[in-house]
Amino acid sequence: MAQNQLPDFKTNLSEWFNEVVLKAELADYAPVKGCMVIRPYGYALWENIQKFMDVLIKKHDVENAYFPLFIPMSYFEKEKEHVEGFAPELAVVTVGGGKELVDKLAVRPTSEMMMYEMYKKWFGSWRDLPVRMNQWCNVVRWEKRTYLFLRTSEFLWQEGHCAHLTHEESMQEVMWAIKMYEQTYNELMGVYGIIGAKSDSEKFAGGFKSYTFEALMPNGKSLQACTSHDLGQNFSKSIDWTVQDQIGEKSMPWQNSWGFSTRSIGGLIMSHGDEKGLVIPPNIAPIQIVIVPIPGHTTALEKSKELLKNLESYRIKLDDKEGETAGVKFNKWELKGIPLRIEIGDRDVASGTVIISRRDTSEKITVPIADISTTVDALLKDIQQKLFDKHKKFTQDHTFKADTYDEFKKIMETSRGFISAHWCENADCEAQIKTDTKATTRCLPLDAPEENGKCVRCGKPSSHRWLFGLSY
RNA sequence: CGGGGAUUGGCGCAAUUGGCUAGCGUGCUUGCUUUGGGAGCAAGAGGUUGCAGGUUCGAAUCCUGUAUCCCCGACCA
Repeated sequence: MAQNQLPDFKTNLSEWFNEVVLKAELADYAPVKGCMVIRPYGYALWENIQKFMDVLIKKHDVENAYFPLFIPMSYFEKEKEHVEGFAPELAVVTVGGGKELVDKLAVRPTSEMMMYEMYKKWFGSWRDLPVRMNQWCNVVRWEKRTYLFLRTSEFLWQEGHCAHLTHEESMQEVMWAIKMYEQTYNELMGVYGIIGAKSDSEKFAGGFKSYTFEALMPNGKSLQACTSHDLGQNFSKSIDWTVQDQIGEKSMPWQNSWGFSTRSIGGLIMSHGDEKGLVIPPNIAPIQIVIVPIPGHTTALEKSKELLKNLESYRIKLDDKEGETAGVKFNKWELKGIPLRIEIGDRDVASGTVIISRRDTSEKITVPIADISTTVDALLKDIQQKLFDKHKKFTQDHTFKADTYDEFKKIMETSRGFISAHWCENADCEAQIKTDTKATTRCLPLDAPEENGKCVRCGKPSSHRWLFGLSY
């Protein structure tokens, strides 16, 4: 009898997603609306992301620091667009220590204001630039509608905040950050996506220009998977932060900020999952290999312990829990998406082999114990590559060119996906397209070639194809 | 925030017009038998029915409020 049955992955992705997150013990609902508890297995994914990215961040000479959770409301009010953008989703502390606070405190939805006020205090010379800091922290955004991982009231992220003497330097960093994110998605998480610029209506509140990594999910919706913002001099102007430059003139620093959150785990889950549950790419998998000795087979258990030791360079677990049959264990680890499972029974020990089952294809192969290390190594690499290739192919197969509004609408009504179409870059036109089709501009891909065309809606001239899609 | 649905042992569900000690499956514990894809038998533990009020001789059931979750919208760097 099958238990742990999941809703259908293909036709009912959102229910599948909720169930798999709960059953695979990644997270659970907390008693506060929109908040979740990230359980150890889910947190281990986040830790692996941190380990991978923190190295890249530090290599770029960015230092980690920590700034307060509470931000004086007065700080927010200094940048008009910024406060307007975030006000609807702010949580505000009005009472502290039993007393009504005179100065209300916002629970940070992002730390630009807090950090830049400190930068202003600390850095007044061109010699202090560039400033490069990052913090790993939690932020709170009081969203009306929430989903596990994808949009929670509180979430974990890293936010990098840098400042430079020139716009050019700052821009190089904006691009560095978004490419560093792409590398993390591609190499660690096996997720493919498109880097591009956000339209003005979709950019960061108070920023100058935003860049995004958009990943296509199996239901044809697009996930804004992380962002990197060129803040221009907007914030340094708002807080009146200047440094003296080489000739003694006052100069406003050019700033950028970039963030990558636990939302990425939601994207990871959907990108690779299947009807049996999670499929976790080896590079990010908290457990890469699970050894399941057939219960009751005593020599197999001994051999398993030996294998565990021989393969200790991998993230590996021996499932010698008593009272579960082999089938129960197989299904449990499949739900959790462990890339490789080594099955070993007394018969295998006698023949000097084991059975290795790969999660992505369900393929089982018999491997001589002597070859196990090299085989496992090759399989893990192969799984990592195949998962990425598969997601890339899916994305490409679901990217469509639309040259007429009818074509555009038809795609949105049927397969959805990324729609590559000309747009005049007029915000009214963009809004009308959203009203008519639900599709929003996702980005102008960085590598979008110059191409003369006509806006898919209004027919006015356009020089690039933008990527449209249904936003997650 | 608007519309719809839900909330009963860990999980999934039941309980006639308001009426007996709130049941069943699964999971959990113990014992024995099993063990190569979700085992069998037996004995147990586990509930003031989301929370707060109200109506009633009597409330899981009716009323009011509230919290959380799901779906659809609006909103959402």
